[in-house]
Amino acid sequence: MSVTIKDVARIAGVSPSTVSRVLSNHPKISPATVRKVREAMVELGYHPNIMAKSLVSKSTQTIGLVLPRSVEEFLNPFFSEVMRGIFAFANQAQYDVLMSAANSRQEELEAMNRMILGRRVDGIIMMAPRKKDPVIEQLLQHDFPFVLLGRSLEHEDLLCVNNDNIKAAFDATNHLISLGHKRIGFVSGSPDMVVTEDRLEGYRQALVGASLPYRKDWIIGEEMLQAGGFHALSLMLTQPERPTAFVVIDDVIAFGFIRQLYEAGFKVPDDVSIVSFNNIMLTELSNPPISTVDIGIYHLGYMTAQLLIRKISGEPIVQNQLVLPHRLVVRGSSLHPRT
Amino acid sequence: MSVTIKDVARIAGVSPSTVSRVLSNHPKISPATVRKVREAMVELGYHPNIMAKSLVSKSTQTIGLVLPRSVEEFLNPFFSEVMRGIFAFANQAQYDVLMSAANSRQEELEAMNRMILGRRVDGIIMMAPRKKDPVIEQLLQHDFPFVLLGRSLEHEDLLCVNNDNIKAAFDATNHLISLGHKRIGFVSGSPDMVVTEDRLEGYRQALVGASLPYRKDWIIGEEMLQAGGFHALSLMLTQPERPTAFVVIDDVIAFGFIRQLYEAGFKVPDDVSIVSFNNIMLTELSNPPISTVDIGIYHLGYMTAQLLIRKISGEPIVQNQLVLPHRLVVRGSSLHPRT
DNA sequence: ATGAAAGCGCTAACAC
DNA sequence: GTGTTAGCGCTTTCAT
Repeated sequence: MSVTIKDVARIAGVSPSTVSRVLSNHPKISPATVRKVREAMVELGYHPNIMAKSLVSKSTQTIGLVLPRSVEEFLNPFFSEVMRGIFAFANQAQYDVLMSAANSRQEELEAMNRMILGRRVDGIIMMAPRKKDPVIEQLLQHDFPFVLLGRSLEHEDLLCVNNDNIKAAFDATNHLISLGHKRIGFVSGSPDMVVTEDRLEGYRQALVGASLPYRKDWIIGEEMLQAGGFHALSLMLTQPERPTAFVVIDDVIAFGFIRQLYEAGFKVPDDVSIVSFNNIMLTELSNPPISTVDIGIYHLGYMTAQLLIRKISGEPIVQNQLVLPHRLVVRGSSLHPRT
Repeated sequence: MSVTIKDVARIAGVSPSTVSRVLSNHPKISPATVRKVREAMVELGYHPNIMAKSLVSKSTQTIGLVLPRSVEEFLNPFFSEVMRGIFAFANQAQYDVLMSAANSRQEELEAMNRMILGRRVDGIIMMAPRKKDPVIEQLLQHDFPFVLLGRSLEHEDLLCVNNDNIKAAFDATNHLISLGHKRIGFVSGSPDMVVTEDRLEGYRQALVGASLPYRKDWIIGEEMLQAGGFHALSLMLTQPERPTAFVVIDDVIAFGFIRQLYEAGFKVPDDVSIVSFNNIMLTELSNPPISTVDIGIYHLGYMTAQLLIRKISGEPIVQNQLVLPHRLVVRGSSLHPRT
């Protein structure tokens, strides 16, 4: 049998409500009583039952995380790093994190409903939003506290924490331009993710700004990175008018891309320059080290948790949309074009 | 206001207890009533309140994950992959996962106590156990259901899921031996982790078995991989009697090590061969691709969750210690020694 | 097959 | 300051 507030009350010679008050640091309670109760709690090894507590207080001290759906996203170190940031803040604020994975859109919505309607969490962090994301619509419909890690194209007024991905891609592309590259390609990710759209746009703006060609056939989609697309890739790169540099949507994709280039006989950075995004740990250790835009992943997670917990606790929120700074980190994968 | 079992009861024209029975698929309840109740639930958009449910039933349908402490562990893709496996099973069994991070041993124990004594979880998965791990002692003391991902040196009878890491390291080392390497070093990880000890032992056994030298000064510790240890490393490698190959404790460490070798003027695999452990996704994409022992990380997580949930539900457990198979994956980082 | 009633462990008026 | 009381939403005897 587990020890309850009643047991403590009996040992301390007070009523259960007094124990409860001690627990929540109620102001007007005599120091002597506090001491007695505290002693009884230690003596019995008392720990509050969170379920009972949240049943009445309607707060769970827990935030929910809607996990990325695809294997690729889940395994991306970006995800771990952002989680580290989320946990860092949540933990410090005495919040736990409830996670529940899903293999399909349907399962995802169901898991979210379990969290929300089962009142298991006080708020939700939603990662990697897509265009017209049904999860967001659902959240909105329930009028449930949530924060976006990223941004929504459809709803501009939501709470969210994000980078200026357009500017980030603009900077990355300009880095290649300043090195002297004239023909610059783009390696894309999932086309229905908002971040993909934003980075593609920044890339486009930089090219247009420098009066350089923006060619659809230099934009490599996900599918082309699979085994089947290999042929198309090497075809493109053997043309005289091939790109001499690429902006790559993400560090992990960059890894794979560099590998493919290598197998097709192109070396980085000698034949092709690469700059990507995120600055995950391994970019520094790879060979060559990858030039990338550091978007402060950890900080992103930290601020997202902070914003959500502020919202939950009803604290005033100064700014609904947080845009965190980014910083280009130049490493060995980008060089001036070979003359 | 949220819709409760009472509301459903009123609409369906039955008593709350009947609704509860429908919810838990009680056998003796008339099909007609079931239908009425189900309809009312849909009409009102009813979802059970898990807090209330678990307050009385004493089960939370949630498993707890004790997160790795250090940044390095947390960011290791091993961790994400094992989580994928855990979620895959947990989710399918209708369990959620509660996580709570910690920055120190002390915080870690506190977080665990909150989970256990606050009755927030039904069981716990404990990862990456150390020698004489206080977390294990704590768990044991509370007599709380838990499964180890790894093994305990002190308690051989605990529920755990693991690889045969001694054999895995034995195989990895023998691979290098069969390539013709005579001088083989070892790059170690945290010395107080059980897995480090096991892999070091397998490495030793292979060397001894082949009558090759096992030299303490060829065993590179964590500290030597930091910036400060760089000098010692290059010193070792410029000796005539330098190792021509290394067994590396972990893929991520291997990445860093290869990078350091490169900066010291040694190429992999031309000058130094490398074989490591885990087979995380990026080993295949790295340059060169890394030879590594696949330990079935996802499966490891999956089986751990399965074992724990079996334990929780009181199902009979055939085997307390599960040892999952491993498989050497030979890639470009290991080659015969240069003559 | 169904309802009434008690209670899980806790909090929060409301008294005094 | 502290005790009394009434629930939070659910399950589970015990009746009928």
